[in-house]
Amino acid sequence: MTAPVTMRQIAERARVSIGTVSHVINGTATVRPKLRERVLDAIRSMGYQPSALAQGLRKHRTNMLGMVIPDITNPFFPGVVRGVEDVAYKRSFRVILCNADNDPSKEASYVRELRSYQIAGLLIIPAAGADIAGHLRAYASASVPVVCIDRVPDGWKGDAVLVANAEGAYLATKHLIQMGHRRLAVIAGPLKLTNAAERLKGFTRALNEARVEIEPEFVQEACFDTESGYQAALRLLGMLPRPTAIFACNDLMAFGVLQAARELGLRCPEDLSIAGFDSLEFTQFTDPSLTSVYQPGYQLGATAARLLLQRVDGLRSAPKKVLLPTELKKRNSVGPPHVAGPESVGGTMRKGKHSGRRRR
Amino acid sequence: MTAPVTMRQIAERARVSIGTVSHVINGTATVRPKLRERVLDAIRSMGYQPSALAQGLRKHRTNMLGMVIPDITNPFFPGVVRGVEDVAYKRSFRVILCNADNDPSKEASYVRELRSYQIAGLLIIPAAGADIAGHLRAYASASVPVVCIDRVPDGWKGDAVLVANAEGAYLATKHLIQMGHRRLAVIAGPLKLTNAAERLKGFTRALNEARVEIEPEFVQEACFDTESGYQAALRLLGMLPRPTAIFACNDLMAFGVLQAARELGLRCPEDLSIAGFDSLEFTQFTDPSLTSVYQPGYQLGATAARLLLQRVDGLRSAPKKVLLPTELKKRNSVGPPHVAGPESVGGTMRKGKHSGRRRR
DNA sequence: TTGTATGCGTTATCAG
DNA sequence: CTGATAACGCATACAA
Repeated sequence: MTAPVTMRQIAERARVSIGTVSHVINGTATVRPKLRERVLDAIRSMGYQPSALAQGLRKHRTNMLGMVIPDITNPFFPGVVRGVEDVAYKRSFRVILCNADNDPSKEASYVRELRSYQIAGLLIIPAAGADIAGHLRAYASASVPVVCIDRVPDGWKGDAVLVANAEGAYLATKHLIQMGHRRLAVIAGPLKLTNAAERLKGFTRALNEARVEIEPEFVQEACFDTESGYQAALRLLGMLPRPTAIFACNDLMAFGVLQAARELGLRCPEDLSIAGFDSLEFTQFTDPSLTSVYQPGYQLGATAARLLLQRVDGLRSAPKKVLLPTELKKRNSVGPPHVAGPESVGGTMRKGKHSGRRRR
Repeated sequence: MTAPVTMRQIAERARVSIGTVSHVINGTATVRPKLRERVLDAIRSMGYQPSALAQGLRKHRTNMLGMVIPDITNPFFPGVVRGVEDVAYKRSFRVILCNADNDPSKEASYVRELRSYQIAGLLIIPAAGADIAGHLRAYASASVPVVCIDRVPDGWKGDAVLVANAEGAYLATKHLIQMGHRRLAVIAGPLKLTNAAERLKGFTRALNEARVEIEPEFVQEACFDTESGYQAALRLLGMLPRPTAIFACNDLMAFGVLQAARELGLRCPEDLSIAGFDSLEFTQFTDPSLTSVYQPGYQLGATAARLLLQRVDGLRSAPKKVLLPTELKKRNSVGPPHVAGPESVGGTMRKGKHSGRRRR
């Protein structure tokens, strides 16, 4: 039943006016040392803590940052969130975390509602197929900055911090090709997502450059989760001839591929090479450890938060699009394709394609 | 530069008083249908959204929940957070997430500061060695409910939602013993943490019941992370005779054990059986898949949030201590010990600890 | 340098 | 049933 201490009580205790208290707290005017001390003492002894609510109401802005993400349960996101939080914390900003659950309407409702908290800025990892750009622009017109992370909604022209998705996918695919693979499949993420689309582009580019044909049915779209990756792998591995390598556009889906391969009795990498994207910590513990494109999740979050806070501080430059590097981590899930003497297990030989041509 | 729409503007547009607007919004009085409609129309057409800040200031309580956790990057926590968020969302509560980073002072500062947001309730997974109970009681005396999750700080007598830690550890250890192991080691978490202490108790109890002697140096304390688990495993596996089974008190540490074993050329489970705790999703993808005690992270969070909201709603009963069940998930990292001596394969409770020593 | 007063957007009390 | 009006806790322009 203890009500919080208010500024008025501090003022009484220190026998000064409430305005003076405010001044010593905010350094908004020089206060005579004597009084200043009295105020400080009162604050300490009464354990005063300014009401963030009242401050926000008065200043039309709080020190809260909104962050909406698809799902904290996806192991790529915690690192991003942590990066955001650490940077925010140092600057005394707090973050309200919202899981939009890949549901555009939930996302929209969060975004809309966060405005009522007068957040200082918004960080968002947009969901697939969300028509959220409009809502986001509403922030801009209220001059509260927004930074998109990892992907960008349709029509978004504002700040964004992304990773080199196409580049990473290109590198991974090229690696597969260099190992000798010619029947490459890809399990893409939801192509509505810019990052998923970029990764697919990287994959395609690598194949084109190497003059490797792309079988349309070897391009599967899934949902960036283990289950859908598993299903896609099942489809892929049921084809004849089946692919000798699969590039899964994130690690979760790669795990699904691993599982599918295992169930089908396929050895990795002897019968099937697998490459993933994200390079989560766990990739080193899988059987076999997973070759994957690393993307700096923590840095992604930290960088976005820094940019956002610059905007909060008043930076008015043109929209920035920051691109963080990715890096291929070679582990043990990729090897040369099994040269199955006459024929591979259950596989038919494909039509003529010059094999064994190594490039670069 | 667009300022948010306020209630006053709605009132003007609908040509009613501001009080009336409030009434139709909150249903706090019956309003004549005619006016009611006008107000509703105005709200819709102007996109009005009440200021959470002003509401909170006025009502001395917001619809925000504070949640402080050690580190969202620890893969056990995202599920818990998600459980909290989902329950909160359905009741229109939002959560402010704080990573205390296992730093008691950061934790204390978060807990203290969260009060200035007039949160409706606080959920906390306390850090090790934190003397936080006092701060928590401050909430109680301001009658804002607090629920501890997963562990409980020293001297905490309030609500808590935990899992059957001792039970789970007991089951896992018993399983190890039944497989024939007699030289069992344990890597405990920070024993300041109640859950870590409970798990160690479960381990001990299983050994005592089976009359298996506990080698003091086979009990190592680590930090619930992969690296410290790895280090502890290195110490353990350097002993002669070395343990034939290690119970790691969480999966992260178990991964460290796996890594250590691998580096030492020890096969799992032939040379070393490993059991973990948490049963994270990834445990099925490790090599070998990891036997582990499952604890329902999502349910932990959801249950805690439900209890908290009951308190928010005014439930005044005595403090509750909810215990969620754990369950041993047997996978492939546990097997019988390698037969080296006459007695070690026996299976039932025998005291056969001095068997022949092997070296790697 | 310090105090007073006003208003931020709501809710709630109280007349009418 | 509806409309004034007084807080809520603080920042700030202005007066003293």
